[in-house]
Amino acid sequence: MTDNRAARADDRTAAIMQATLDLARELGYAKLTIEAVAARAGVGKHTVYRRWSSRGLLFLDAVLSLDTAGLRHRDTGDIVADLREVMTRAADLLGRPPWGPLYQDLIGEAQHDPEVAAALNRRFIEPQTADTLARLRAAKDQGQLAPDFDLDLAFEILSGPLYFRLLVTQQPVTHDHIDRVLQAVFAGMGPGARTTPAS
Amino acid sequence: MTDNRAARADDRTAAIMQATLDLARELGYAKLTIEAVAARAGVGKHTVYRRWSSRGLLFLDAVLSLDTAGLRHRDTGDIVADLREVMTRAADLLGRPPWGPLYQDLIGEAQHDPEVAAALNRRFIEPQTADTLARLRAAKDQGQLAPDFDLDLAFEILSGPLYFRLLVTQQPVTHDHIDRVLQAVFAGMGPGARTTPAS
DNA sequence: TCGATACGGCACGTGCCGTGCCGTCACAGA
DNA sequence: TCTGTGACGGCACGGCACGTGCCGTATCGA
Repeated sequence: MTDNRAARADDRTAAIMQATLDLARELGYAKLTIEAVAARAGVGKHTVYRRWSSRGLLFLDAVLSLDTAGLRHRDTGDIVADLREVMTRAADLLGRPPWGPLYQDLIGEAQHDPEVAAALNRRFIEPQTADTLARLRAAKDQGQLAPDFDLDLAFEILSGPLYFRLLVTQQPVTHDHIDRVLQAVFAGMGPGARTTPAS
Repeated sequence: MTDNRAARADDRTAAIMQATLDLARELGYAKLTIEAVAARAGVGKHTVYRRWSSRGLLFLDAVLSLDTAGLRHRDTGDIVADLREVMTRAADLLGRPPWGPLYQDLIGEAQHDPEVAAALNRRFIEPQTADTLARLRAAKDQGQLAPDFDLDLAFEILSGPLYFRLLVTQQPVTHDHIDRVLQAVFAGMGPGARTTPAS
């Protein structure tokens, strides 16, 4: 065992992130202190500061280490069904612990810490956006969407209401709500709106 | 002058809120301390704590005391034009100091302070929502919208993308962006979409 | 005249910050 | 085998802001 060194370091890193998650769940991010994290992880404060330069970045790493399985789009050939699958999964994640409150706190922190905002975008928002846009683009290539269908705008209209509920009104995001958003985007909101998406 | 008492109290309240705004602009909400606010306002800390039970609620009061003129909808008979007017005004407010960064910080604080979240909703979000819905309802009554047009959903689709850009991707909200959202909601996103909204 | 109330100023104990210093221990190189 | 190096846990420190006491003062109503 030549490299117990690196393994031990990784163990400590994992222990610190786990302690961060545990304490954030128990106390909320607002009352999370690095002293408490270090104590809970059985670690000196230096060991935390050596790895993360701020509480926000530690929290970011901890939250993003959680499982986000199922947030990548499949391509079954049905764009609406594939979007619905990921959106409902996202809503379920965000609506319940542990993800919900933690992610909410994380975005809250991003509002007054530019480093956290930048890292959150680069590591989570942008990849998720890219995945969604790729799926939309494939649908357009397959002729499921009009040639002038604005993919970026569609993504914002699909995501916006979810985040609006999560961050602003703090209402729950239901599956029915998602269906209505999907229908609005893909079938329109007017009188002639089809009740089932175009196939 | 029987009531110099109340007048002086109001003066202090105003001075504290002004100091809060000044310091928030200079340092950002994250570095805002009640000690500094009291000192800047020329006031004892008790005088602050007597009026506000937390830093978040003080900040809320201070931010909401700013001028929000022009965020109420007119009724010119053209629903899209009236919405566009308010949305562009909102985008201009949120995109620039002083409103933009302060409002962003305020929503950030609301993510980990339920009292701030509740008060923000009650005092700003809900009235603004009600005003928008009233304008939409009038349009429906005037026959400008289909009878089954979902007003609540429309409101979320109009607001969501703006907040998504403000809070998540932190991209600027341009007038062109607003026009595209409006067109998507009122003319649809498909191939038959009219390039000008229904009249 | 006399309480009552709000005030500014000051000081206090508390908690967390970020950073030193120390002794220990596992490892790498000579 | 010996020795240097680096990360570590533990501890203590100064600094800062917290929220709350206490004091003397000024302004008001009874």
